[in-house]
Amino acid sequence: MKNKEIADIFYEIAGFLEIKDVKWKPRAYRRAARSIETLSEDIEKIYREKRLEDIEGVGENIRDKIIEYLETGHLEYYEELKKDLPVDFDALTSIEGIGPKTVKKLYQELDVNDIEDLEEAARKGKIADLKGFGEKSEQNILKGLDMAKINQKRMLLGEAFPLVSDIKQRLSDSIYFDKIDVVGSFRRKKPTIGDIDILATSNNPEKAMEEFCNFEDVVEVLEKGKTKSSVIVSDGLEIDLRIIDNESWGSGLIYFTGSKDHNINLRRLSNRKSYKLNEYGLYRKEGEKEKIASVCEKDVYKALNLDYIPPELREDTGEVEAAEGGKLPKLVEIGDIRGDLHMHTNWSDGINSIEEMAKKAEKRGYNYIAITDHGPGAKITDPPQSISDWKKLKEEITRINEKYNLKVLFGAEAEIEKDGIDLVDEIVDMLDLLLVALHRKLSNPTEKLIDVFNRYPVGIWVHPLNRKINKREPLDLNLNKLVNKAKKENISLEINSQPHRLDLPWDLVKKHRNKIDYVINTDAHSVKQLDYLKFGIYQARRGWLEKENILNTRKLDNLQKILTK
DNA sequence: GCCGTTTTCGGCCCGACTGTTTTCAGTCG
Ligand SMILES: Nc1nc2c(ncn2[C@H]2C[C@H](O)[C@@H](COP(=O)(O)OP(=O)(O)OP(=O)(O)O)O2)c(=O)[nH]1
Ligand SMILES: [Mg+2]
Ligand SMILES: [Mg+2]
Ligand SMILES: [Zn+2]
Repeated sequence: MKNKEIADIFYEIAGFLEIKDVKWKPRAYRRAARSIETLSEDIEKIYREKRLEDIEGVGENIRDKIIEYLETGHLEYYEELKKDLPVDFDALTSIEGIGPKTVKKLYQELDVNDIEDLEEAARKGKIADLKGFGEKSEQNILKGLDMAKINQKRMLLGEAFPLVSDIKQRLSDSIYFDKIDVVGSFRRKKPTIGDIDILATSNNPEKAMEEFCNFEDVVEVLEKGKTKSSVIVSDGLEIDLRIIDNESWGSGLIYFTGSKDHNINLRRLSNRKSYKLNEYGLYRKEGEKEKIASVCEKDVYKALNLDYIPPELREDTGEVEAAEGGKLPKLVEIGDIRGDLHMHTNWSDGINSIEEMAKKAEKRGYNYIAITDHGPGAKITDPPQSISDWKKLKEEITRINEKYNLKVLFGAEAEIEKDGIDLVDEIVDMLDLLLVALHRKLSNPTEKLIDVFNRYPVGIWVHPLNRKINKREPLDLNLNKLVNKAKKENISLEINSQPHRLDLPWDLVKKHRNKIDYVINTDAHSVKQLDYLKFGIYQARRGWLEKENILNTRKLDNLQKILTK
């Protein structure tokens, strides 16, 4: 798939054009790049079917550039720009405080092409001498370079939770803060978050900002003002705080929750209706310019003739248009889930017993769970191996079933291997539910999966792309083909709730939601991890899922199609 | 360069903070 490749070229072109101070084209190229990046099909397929211009933001010009690149592997326009401006735009502008204008100036005046050049120029004190720059700008660049070195990857949503509650606690302990909400990508429940964004009201904004910037773990204050401050705390994590009047709370929430593209879309819509939308409110543009709405989010959306859009949907993937037409989904909620169909115990690599898991599941109010320990092919120390091991496991599950007020299904997480799965038929025949997973690199994985779907009574295909966020890329599978096959064989796809997995990813969940049923599972390896369910729910919501799209919102009687018998 | 419940031409989101400036451009959210 060349989607990413082409998107990256267009992003780079946008950068070059921005340096050249070309108006509006950067915006056009970025828009096209974003569409191509988030495309749910192969751009070469779209090209073959002559549908390139159907892509949002792709017109005649960009269409021709895509064609040129696909046909020749080369894009003259891009090569020319690169020759003209041989700078690493992405790397340079990733330094805090450096944008296109600075890149241009540093290239023209000091021949800075990349980070190394930048560092050298700053260390030698050359930047401070430039017109429009000074001692401080140079120091800031040096600081930015240092930050970029420690600055790690985006943090997992799951890792952010404890940090967020700690920060919230500290702010609410302060006498200067009133309302406090964590917004940005955290509120939208993106799988990873770039920073922590906080919206607050205060009885004394200046004192509040003072206190915030002097928290003990603050290592650097990036900016500090009456309404907005940014700090870096340990590990290079950035925290942005915005303080706003109570009466602007709703519009402030919309602004700071984002996403950026959602905001722009709402603001465009406002303009078309002769309104102006900013973080302070929605205003009429003409006459008295009076305020129409601002106190709560619902008011603002309503004034724009939109249904309330839940934060998880605010990614500009069609939610504004859906909200105009009353076509937003009624999103699944955590209380809709009746059982968890993927968990491990100390019979394989889990740390708790079957009984402990059942007890906790009962406490959570589940009607059913499935114990799904690994088969002998798993790369763990002591999986159940022999048929007699699995018989004992079954007996234990039967015993637990008599003790607790929920149905404990006997399942297994089978490994997909070179030929079939790691469980013999005699074991498969004992099971109530068969999960299959890919954990290894196999040749032709799509074909292997289809073969397994054909040969075994598979119920759920778990963590389908076997990704580990920030660590392992998702598998490159023919998902269209697999979804169609899964549907035919009554196989459901998992949304795995482990914070480092969140797999199937939400954008693909959204794409296939009308073709296949999903199951949201925790894949818990301990009692505690049964509470990971919320992370799976968030991703399902980001994927526009309703209760009806998810099998484990149903009663056990209605799960027949994925059970082995 | 793209696009159209106002449009095929003329818009394209809007505002806070900083540094270097003597009035604002650049960067970022
Ligand atoms: N209107 C408008 N709002 C913006 C813009 N940039 C950012 N915002 C708003 C929407 C964002 O969700 C919010 C927080 O900005 P962030 O840079 O922290 O982005 P966000 O939290 O969405 O993603 P992140 O995980 O931090 O990368 O500020 C912009 O250019 N225009
Ligand atoms: Mg953020
Ligand atoms: Mg931020
Ligand atoms: Zn598992």
